[in-house]
Amino acid sequence: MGLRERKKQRTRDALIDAALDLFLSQGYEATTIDQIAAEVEVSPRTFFRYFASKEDVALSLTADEQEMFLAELVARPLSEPPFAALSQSMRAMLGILREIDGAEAGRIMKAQRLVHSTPSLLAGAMRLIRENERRLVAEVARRMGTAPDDLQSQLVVSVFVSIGLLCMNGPTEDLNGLARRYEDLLTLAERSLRPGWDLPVGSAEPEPEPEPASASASAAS
Amino acid sequence: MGLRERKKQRTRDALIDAALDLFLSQGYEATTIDQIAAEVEVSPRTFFRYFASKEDVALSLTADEQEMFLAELVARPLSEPPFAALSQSMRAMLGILREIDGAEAGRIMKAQRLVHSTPSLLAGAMRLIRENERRLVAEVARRMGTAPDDLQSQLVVSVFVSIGLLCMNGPTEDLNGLARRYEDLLTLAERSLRPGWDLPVGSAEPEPEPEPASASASAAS
DNA sequence: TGTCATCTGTCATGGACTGACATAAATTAC
DNA sequence: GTAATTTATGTCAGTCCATGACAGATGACA
Repeated sequence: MGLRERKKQRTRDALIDAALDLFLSQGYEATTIDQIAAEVEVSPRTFFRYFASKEDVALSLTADEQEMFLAELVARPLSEPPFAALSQSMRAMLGILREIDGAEAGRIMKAQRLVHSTPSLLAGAMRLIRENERRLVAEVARRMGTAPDDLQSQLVVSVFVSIGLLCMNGPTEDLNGLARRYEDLLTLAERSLRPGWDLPVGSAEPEPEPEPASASASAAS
Repeated sequence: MGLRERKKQRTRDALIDAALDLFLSQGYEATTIDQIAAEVEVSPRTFFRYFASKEDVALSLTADEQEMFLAELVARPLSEPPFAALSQSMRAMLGILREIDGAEAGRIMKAQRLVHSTPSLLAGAMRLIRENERRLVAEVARRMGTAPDDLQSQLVVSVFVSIGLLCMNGPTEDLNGLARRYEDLLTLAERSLRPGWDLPVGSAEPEPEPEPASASASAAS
């Protein structure tokens, strides 16, 4: 990789770091682009060459996580029922996040705290998730062998996304707490949904229901 | 009601009408506050005394509908299971909307078309709905006799809201088409959810399941 | 080294939104 | 009916976000 690329990456990271720090210390709306740019010793105009908006820099890590999640999903074996594939992808992503360390881990946790404590950013994060919902539906429909505008695949994704959003609504700011809350919600969802609800209607093989006794056995991971 | 109040109401309505017309003819982002204010022969500063933002005026009717829905919900008999109460409230609201006529009906349909055809406004509408979700959860929790931070009541509301959002995602711009789509989704949800899923776990009386044969009999209303 | 592509800073601009203050209008009191 | 009070509106100035245009600086590459 050339010097130019590395320099750009460093500027980008510096902008994210400066932005997160300022947002956390002064508040999101109280911080101006000029302050962020000054901190990195870059012109305000340059900021907008790296990020489309003030919100964009705050949510860039959230967007990255979305991409990670989608990548996990497409890598899941097709034999897995749709909802299980979604759940497992989420578990896998949380696992990866837990293993990250160094500067990137600090950024992620800062972003987590920031988004969670700023209403407009929380709304923005939900908007991001909603925007990705279309791609999730496409992938789920592919797995179910249905059209992308099929209501059932949309419902499956929608229920899954709802659970994810409920996780974010919770008071937790800790990654482990998030994972625990997520497993609680999955258990509740399992109790609420009919077995095989996420399989095509004519499907011969109904999704096998796990024994309820060991439902949350793998929660601690 | 005094002259002052009537004048204010007229100005407010005029601003909404001018805004909707301009948004629909020129596009939302291409329209400036100055244009709207000029149309009503009012200073731009006055616009912001009536609406907090450009988005606010576009979504004011959507916000009104949210209030209507919540009013319907609190008026539902407590004997109704939570999810049924939510569904019936939605049906009632759609019914009321269908009966409205005159200038108000025109406004509502314009707003419907506008929001549906403008991505950023669609996102805004979803944000509105999400913000009201907290109040819905409180009401549902009251009906279920659980705490407002109970996961189950949150899940019930979340599933319901998801169905509402899926309705909005559809290509329909017609009120009847919307209602039909809504009924389709409810049928699908019924097929996906366990009977009594929205009742407190220790509940002795499971929610009676309607015979599947006539599931969509009342769809046409 | 010289050419080229790309990144960056500077400048100018537009549009959303806000605070402060003065004016005009409606409400109320007398 | 007039005076005093309250409230809505207009004007003005200003901040901030965001974008286009252009020129200069810097790394890439022959």
